[in-house]
Amino acid sequence: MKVTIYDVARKAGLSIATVSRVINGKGGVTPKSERKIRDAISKLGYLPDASAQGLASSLVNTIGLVLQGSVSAAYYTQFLDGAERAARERGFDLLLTSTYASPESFAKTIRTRHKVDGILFTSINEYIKPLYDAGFPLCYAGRRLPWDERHANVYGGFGGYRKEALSLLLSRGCKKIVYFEMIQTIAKETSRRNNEVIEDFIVTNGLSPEQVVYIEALTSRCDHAYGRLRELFSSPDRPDGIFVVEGTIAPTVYALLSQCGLTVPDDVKVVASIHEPDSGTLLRPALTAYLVNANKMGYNAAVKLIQIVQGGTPDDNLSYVPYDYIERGSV
Amino acid sequence: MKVTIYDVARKAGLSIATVSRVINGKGGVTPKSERKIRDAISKLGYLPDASAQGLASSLVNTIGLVLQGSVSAAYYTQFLDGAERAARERGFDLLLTSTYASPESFAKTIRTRHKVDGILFTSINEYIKPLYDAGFPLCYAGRRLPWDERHANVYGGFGGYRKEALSLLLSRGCKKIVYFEMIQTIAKETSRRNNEVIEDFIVTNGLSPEQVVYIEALTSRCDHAYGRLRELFSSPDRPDGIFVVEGTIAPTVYALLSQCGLTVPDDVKVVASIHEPDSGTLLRPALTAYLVNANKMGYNAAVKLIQIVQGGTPDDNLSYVPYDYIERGSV
DNA sequence: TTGTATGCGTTATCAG
DNA sequence: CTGATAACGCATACAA
Repeated sequence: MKVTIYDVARKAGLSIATVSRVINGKGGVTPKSERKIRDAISKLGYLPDASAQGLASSLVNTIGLVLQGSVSAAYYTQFLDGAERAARERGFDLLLTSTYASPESFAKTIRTRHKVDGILFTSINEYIKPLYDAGFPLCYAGRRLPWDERHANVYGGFGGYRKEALSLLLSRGCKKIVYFEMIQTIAKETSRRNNEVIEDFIVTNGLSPEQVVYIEALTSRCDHAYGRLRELFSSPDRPDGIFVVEGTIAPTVYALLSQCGLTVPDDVKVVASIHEPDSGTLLRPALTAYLVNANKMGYNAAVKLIQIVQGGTPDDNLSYVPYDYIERGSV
Repeated sequence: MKVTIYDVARKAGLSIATVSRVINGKGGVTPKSERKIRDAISKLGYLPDASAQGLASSLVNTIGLVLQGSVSAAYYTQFLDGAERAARERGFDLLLTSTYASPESFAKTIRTRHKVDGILFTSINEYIKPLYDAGFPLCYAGRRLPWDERHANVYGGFGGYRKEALSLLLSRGCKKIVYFEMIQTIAKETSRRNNEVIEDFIVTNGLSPEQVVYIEALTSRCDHAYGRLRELFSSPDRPDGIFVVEGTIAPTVYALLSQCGLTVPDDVKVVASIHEPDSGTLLRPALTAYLVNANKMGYNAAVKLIQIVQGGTPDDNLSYVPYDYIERGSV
């Protein structure tokens, strides 16, 4: 049968209150008593019941993670790994929710009370607002937000490196640039921001709109996108620079350029965003890229959120995870 | 303040027992009463407290997922997505544990009582055994196991397509074959099985050991692996076939072969394993591959596990997810 | 069909 | 420093 705190107390010859104190490290317990209790615990193989603890303490030591499908697999796994590590280090678990699922079920899950102590998310939807207003512990990881002090925000300068990448190509003499991004699921927000970045870039640098081509495609229908790319690079008015979002598709872009009879970086300069330091090192020429530390973003986000869950507002609810520019040979 | 079942009962003019019946769809409630209760629930915005439900019913509607780090990002995300969908469809949540973390922390999580109703895992470690012996609901997804009926097993014929891939290359006239696999973290078990597959293949086909070269590398130190690959394909005694585990690295392999002045499939035949139907369609020549339906594996695994959690043994605790051979142009 | 009362395993507040 | 005991919110026998 199930071993409860009563069994431990009986075996140790003490009360459940004292056992509880030992379990939670509250102190105020004789070393001798503590020893007896720890003995009993290990002898009986006692493990506290999470539901009972949750009910009594209104803290379930779990944070919810909402990952959107519009991020790359590389970003996804890295972010997840970082968040998981941070949570586990602090005795917290991670409850996963994907927005691949319907928003309704998502809302139901996150609002089921006391299933999580706080929520970490990477995309904003209508169901977040009520939680925000209610002061429920929240942490958004992605771009920078005009965020309340009660909540946390981890950002990685997405807009920053995007603009920087385009500027880089420009500074290397490119006259016509492609902004190429592959996404897993549709996210209007992403498109909108990309367009914003591009427009801003055009205006700032006094370019004409035709000088920057934006191609966004779902991974599930990538044929079309690559077809368009091939067409573009085969035309007489072909681009001479390309910014690839997510370096894992860079090899394919290289292959495609090669098929068009173009060489990197002489004919076309390539720059990408990556999520692992080594990504793209094996291409020839090696890929010049902006490294987004997704792992660290996940880690920091979980840390901040747990700080809020545990002790009110952290010293700083904002966390910037810098990206690195790694110059190799493709620009 | 928190809305409880008492508030609902009071507002509906009925008892908490009746409210509970409605919530859990137990039946035996007048349509009129039910209507009143549903009214009260929505008016008050009542949501049951998961901890209290868990404590009273000893079912927390959550399954634990243990993903090992030695799988590719593509496999990882697909599997996760499938499992998540299946769980959510059935009102279950997913609690994530990565074994990127230390085994100790993993053990701590799974041994916390009543945090999960069952565990779904993709790698076997020492901490699983006690759970297995205790009859705790378990589901292993990966290869086929000599599994107890109380537990579930979803397998995808990993050994099958690996052997098949090698045989395919052989049947296309290859005399020397490379078995190339990139992994995220070290997994002795994987290496061992790969070696087994290879040895078996060599014996079965009466080959000499030098005819099959096994290269396994961590993604974090892929330079070495690619260096070795380049060396191999530059030698006079170069291979004429390669099996690439995880198609996302196929473009890089193509690039590497191209650098060595070799063409696919004339000089070298390439076959890979993939996790998304479209993977590799854009290479030239398009990639011939074995499609492992990771998403379906995750889905089926979660379904089986939940069946066990909910209703004892399912009709069939074994589930085979077939892989597809997709012939394109690289062999 | 509905209500009452008890138990689930903790935490936390008081007295002692 | 320790021990009763009252919550915590819900499910469920048992009564009515």
